[in-house]
Amino acid sequence: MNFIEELQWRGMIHDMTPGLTEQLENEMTTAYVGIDPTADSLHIGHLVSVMMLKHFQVCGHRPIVLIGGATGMIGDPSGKSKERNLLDEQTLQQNQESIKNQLSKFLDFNQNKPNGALMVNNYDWMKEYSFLQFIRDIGKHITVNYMMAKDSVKTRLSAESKEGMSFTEFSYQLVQGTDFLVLFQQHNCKLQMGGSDQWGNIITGTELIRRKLGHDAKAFALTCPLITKADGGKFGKTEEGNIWLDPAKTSPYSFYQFWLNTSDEDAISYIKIFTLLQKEEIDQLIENHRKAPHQRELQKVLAREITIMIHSKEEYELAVDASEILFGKGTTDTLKRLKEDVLLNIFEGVPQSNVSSNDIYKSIPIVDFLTDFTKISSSKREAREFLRNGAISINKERVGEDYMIGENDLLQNRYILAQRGKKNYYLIICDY
RNA sequence: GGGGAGAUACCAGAGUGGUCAAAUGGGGCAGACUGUAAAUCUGUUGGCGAAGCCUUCGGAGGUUCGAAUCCUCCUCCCCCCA
Repeated sequence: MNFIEELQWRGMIHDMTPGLTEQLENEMTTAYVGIDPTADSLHIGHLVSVMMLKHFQVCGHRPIVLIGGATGMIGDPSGKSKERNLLDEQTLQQNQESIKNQLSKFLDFNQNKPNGALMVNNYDWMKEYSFLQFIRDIGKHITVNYMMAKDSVKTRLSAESKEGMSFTEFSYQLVQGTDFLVLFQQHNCKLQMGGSDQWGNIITGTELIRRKLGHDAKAFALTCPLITKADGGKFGKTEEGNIWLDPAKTSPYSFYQFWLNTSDEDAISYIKIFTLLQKEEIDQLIENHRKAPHQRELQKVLAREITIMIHSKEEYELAVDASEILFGKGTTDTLKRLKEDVLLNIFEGVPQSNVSSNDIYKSIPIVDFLTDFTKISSSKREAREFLRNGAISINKERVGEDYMIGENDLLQNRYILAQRGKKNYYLIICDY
């Protein structure tokens, strides 16, 4: 199966420029996607682009990851991203390194192979670019009329928009177009991929290449649909914020839980996008899923595949064990029987806090326990509200407003498992 | 430079001297139902306490017994004209 067919059945193609299929058949092609180095870790919002590159490389082509050191400090006018701050060079460097590290789980950066992946940073060529040089080299070739026709710009200029647009944001497409031009010239990179919101920016790039280098210079665009949720919410966000690939930022347990909680509808599209499972297997899974959605087989496979891919088999198994205990038929009794190392392993991913043994032996009113001693609730008023609603459990047993935390609540003489609602767990460790 | 319209809680948005910790909607959180779903229904959504009190309506002053609301200055944002 070739690259386009592969993406096609996975539902990962939103739009592409004509002639791309032929181009990919004719020669090994180089393509890039851009990633903003705003943090030292990727989050799952980046995953689609990365998977596109993965498939691209698997199909024998050469992927480039462009770190948007320069573009990342501008932000495009689509409005979802605010104009950003300049990152200092050192931070940029560090972020780039950690990101590359994460990417090597997906992409083969071995330069000895003809299609070994490459990482570049547009800051490297943009930082020296003088303004005058830029408007002469680049600005000359693209008319303002052309730039204003882009949706992202049009919306911001329309009467309904309450926000004006700075010149900086307006120029964004030129800066991104320049990237494409540079990569085209330096690395023979003929394709830019990205989310469908990037279509306009990518096309400015192909246009710039054509106008500047002539009709023989042919560059292509391919976009994938933006990942959505059936309920209209934002993909990849939780209460705590982003789902990161870095286990220090999002524990493998939380990571696993995130995918496991995918809705029935979303799971069908996600399994195609985020796993490398083959078509036959996925078709089978989806069919079973439709027959018996309550088994949540699809969600389980989805969570398994991605957790193993990002973390490891071991981490995955621990996450399953933990989920089993927390959400299975686990009772206070099974909890009490857990050995200390098992308990600690399982709860590695849940938020922890420490309380001194003195306080425990003196007994702590539950309201204070929830607010002052742990961060389970942010105020006493809220704590009472939770308790009144029956949202709080200690060691799997629901407690009320008058409950006192004491030594009897300690598991293994050291631990307390607190729970807010069904899904939020906290481990409290008693210090001696 | 001129004219106009604004800035209210997480967001949108009402409120134009006391009854306002501030309508309504969305979002969030929780409960019931369930499959750790979806939909639905219910509760809740500034802080501390038992009543009550304390801090909030862009910022700083002022008028008043009393201000989100009136006045002055400042900051920011949008639209139109030059």
